[in-house]
Amino acid sequence: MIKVILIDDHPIVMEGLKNLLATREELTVAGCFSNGAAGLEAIQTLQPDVVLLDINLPDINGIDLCKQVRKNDKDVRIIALSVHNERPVIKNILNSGANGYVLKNSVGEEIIMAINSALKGDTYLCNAAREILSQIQEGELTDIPKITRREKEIMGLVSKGLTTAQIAEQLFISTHTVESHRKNLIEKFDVTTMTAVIKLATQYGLL
Amino acid sequence: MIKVILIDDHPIVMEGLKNLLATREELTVAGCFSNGAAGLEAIQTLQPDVVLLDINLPDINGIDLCKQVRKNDKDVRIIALSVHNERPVIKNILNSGANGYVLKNSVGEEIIMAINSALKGDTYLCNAAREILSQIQEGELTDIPKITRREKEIMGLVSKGLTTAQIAEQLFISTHTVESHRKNLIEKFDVTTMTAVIKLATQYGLL
DNA sequence: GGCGATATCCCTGAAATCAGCCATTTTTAA
DNA sequence: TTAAAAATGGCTGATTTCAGGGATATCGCC
Repeated sequence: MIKVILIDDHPIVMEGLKNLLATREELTVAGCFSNGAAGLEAIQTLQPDVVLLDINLPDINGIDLCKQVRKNDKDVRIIALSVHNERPVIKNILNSGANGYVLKNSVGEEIIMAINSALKGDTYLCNAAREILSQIQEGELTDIPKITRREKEIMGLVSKGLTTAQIAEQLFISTHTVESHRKNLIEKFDVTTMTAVIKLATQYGLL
Repeated sequence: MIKVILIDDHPIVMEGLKNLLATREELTVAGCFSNGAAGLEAIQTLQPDVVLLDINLPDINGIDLCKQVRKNDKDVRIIALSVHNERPVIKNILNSGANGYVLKNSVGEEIIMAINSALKGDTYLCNAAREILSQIQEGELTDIPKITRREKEIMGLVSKGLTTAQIAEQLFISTHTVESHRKNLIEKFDVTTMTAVIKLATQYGLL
């Protein structure tokens, strides 16, 4: 019997997943959790074989959750469920310890296949995700850049329309420092304006 | 017997919804559609009493779809399902002809209640949505501003990091015209920079 | 056919951003 | 504990955006 736990904050989706897994005799749902904190704890206590993890949770970012899990547990198989069809997001999640990536608009069978692949030690991608990763989009990021705490803070304030001077004042730092962060962000995202940075960060769910 | 049709591009969600509605004898699912075009057609041909409509569809924007439906059909009850918890988005959908708004993280019962309310002629909001609409956030938009085609185009190019001059060149118009559009956008969104415009537009799913 | 919305174009000056460099201190993690 | 990463601060000059005014043309819908 393969122990699966579900982490998703949408009751309707949870219902659909439970239904789907119920069609498979070899799978048993050991627990359902609607937020990251509860899910993280459950992974440690319940020791499931597989986790179906919604990437967009209310409390914790899915990518960070994957990393958290992987710190202690190298064995549990994580299947990421997400609506994000952007390559950098997909790659980032896979690099964070997930053993599979299934877009939410996939059919149920893809989830079953992802579970089976993961248990065999393979990484499963749903058709659409595989397609996205295969096509080389020029001028697009390969990965989500690593953003520091301060940089994220700066992004947030810039996105609200604050100027460099206003941000410096609010954070009690020099305008030069703020400019330095801006420049690093522009470089990390490989664009030429902060506007483009904010667009990508918002799209990727970093803000 | 109340005829319901479902429009959602996530098979798992569809499954959960079907399950939910099956628990109610007075409700019958007359059809399931995974995109806006098919759904729109079905509303005209099947003449359902209620439509459960996912706002984020691959082909058509949910708001536009509501408006489309309302052009011909004043009677059908539309329950909008969405992950958007931003007030302007919620208000906009309600103003576009929806008879109810249920966030995707709501429990199933809220959908049932939404259907019942809508059939009685009331507009139902899930608890979370009601909460969001009630709290007056200062400095936040009340509604999503009306954006013209050209303005949307400008937003797209600005968000990619193009300068006014580059945009003007690409669209074969004067830089003055581009600046004019920028200014109008900044005013419409009630902010001071295009960066803030792009943040909101991305967040609201306008790009 | 006409009205309203949309798109177009123009000017000036102040303010802000970006590109190009660099250097030091403080955290954080191995 | 020590090396790497992050945060801090600095300068100059060119480029770009923003705020404040306008005006005219064109498109779509009733």
